[in-house]
Amino acid sequence: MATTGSGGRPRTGFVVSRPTRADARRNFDALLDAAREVFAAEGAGASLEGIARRAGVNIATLYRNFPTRQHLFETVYLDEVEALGRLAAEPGGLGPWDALESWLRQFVSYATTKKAIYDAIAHRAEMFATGRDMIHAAGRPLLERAQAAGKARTDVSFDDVLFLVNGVSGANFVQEAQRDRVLAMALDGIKAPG
Amino acid sequence: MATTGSGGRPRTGFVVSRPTRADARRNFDALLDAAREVFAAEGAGASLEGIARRAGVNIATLYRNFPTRQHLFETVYLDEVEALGRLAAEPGGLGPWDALESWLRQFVSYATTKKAIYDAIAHRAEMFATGRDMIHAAGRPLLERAQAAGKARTDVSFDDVLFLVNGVSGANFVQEAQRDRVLAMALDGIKAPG
DNA sequence: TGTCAAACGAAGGGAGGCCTGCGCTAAAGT
DNA sequence: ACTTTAGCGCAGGCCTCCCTTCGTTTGACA
Repeated sequence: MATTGSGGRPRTGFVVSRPTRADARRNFDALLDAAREVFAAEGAGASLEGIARRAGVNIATLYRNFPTRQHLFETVYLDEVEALGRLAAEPGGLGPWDALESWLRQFVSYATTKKAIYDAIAHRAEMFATGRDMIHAAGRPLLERAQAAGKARTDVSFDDVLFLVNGVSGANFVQEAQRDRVLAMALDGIKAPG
Repeated sequence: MATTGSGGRPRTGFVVSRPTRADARRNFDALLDAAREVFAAEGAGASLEGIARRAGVNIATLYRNFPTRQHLFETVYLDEVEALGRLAAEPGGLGPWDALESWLRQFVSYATTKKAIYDAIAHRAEMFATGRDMIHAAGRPLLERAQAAGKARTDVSFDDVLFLVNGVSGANFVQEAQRDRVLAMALDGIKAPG
């Protein structure tokens, strides 16, 4: 299911609008969902025909909705990032460090198996500028608050923290427990010394 | 240049032997070098014809030396791991922690841009068993020594440490300085608390 | 219910990758 | 220098993917 609800899609860059007719909207959502799964499984270079097949839709319908691979990829990506932003917007009165840790944990669990997001942040291509901004807007204040409170080391930037945690999320772990152990190490590395 | 010298290639799994005739050996090495570069740049799914082109050799010659993609990939991969093992085999009388840190830093700098190694360890496919064993043989004693000396945390396995450091090496950093900062965080996370 | 524009799928041309058969070339050994 | 044969590239069959055209279907709205 596409994570974007009935609302519009106000964006910069390639803008793709959700169709109004029922069948078209159904296919649009099916394509978005299929693309999310296939991109996650095979990376950003996956076959568009495969995505259309998985969505149960003709390749022509894919092209009608998303004129280029870029359009499709950006739409999926921004959808993902928006969902991550919503998740992060619930601090719930936690302390400086706990709020940061909680958000980073959500980031990892959400971004796991989503290699596209990983690559996106790493490559810093133009098309990801919006997504990066949204992630920064969500997480950076948390780091700065923890740093101000002396709970997080001050010799690193939010970008650095993201890289470290992102690296953890990029790995394909065999068991959940291992991800937890590795993430715990990463978090200890982010903590203020002493 | 292929890192494997004139010696044989005693291995498990898919065994590919270096040809004896001069022209064949030349092409074999050129293919191995091209494959290393192309796999590093485009991932394990890169075009074999592209590799042959880069090696200045016909696609048929590639197939003659490496009957399947697996053969080619495994040969490149094991070559890489062997080189890493050689690099790691120079402890030079360092203390428990410094020896571990030094090896991990070498691991990162060597594995950078070598996504294939990253994926290899992550996926744990059968064909990488040998490579993983070699890496473990090289690095695990260093971790255990550091743990025994109370310098490294004891609630993680060597695998965990590798995952964390490997995640760092997988990212495409903009500047070297950032890699250092991120790696420093990871290392602090591996250190024993207090 | 009827009209009509929007949306659909089938089909196909072009490009490139995978893999193989075959006749030629040139390295190795005498 | 000559013979042998391992090794070579060419060329082509098959497949998948990208992207477009075109006639048909179907949802929206009066």
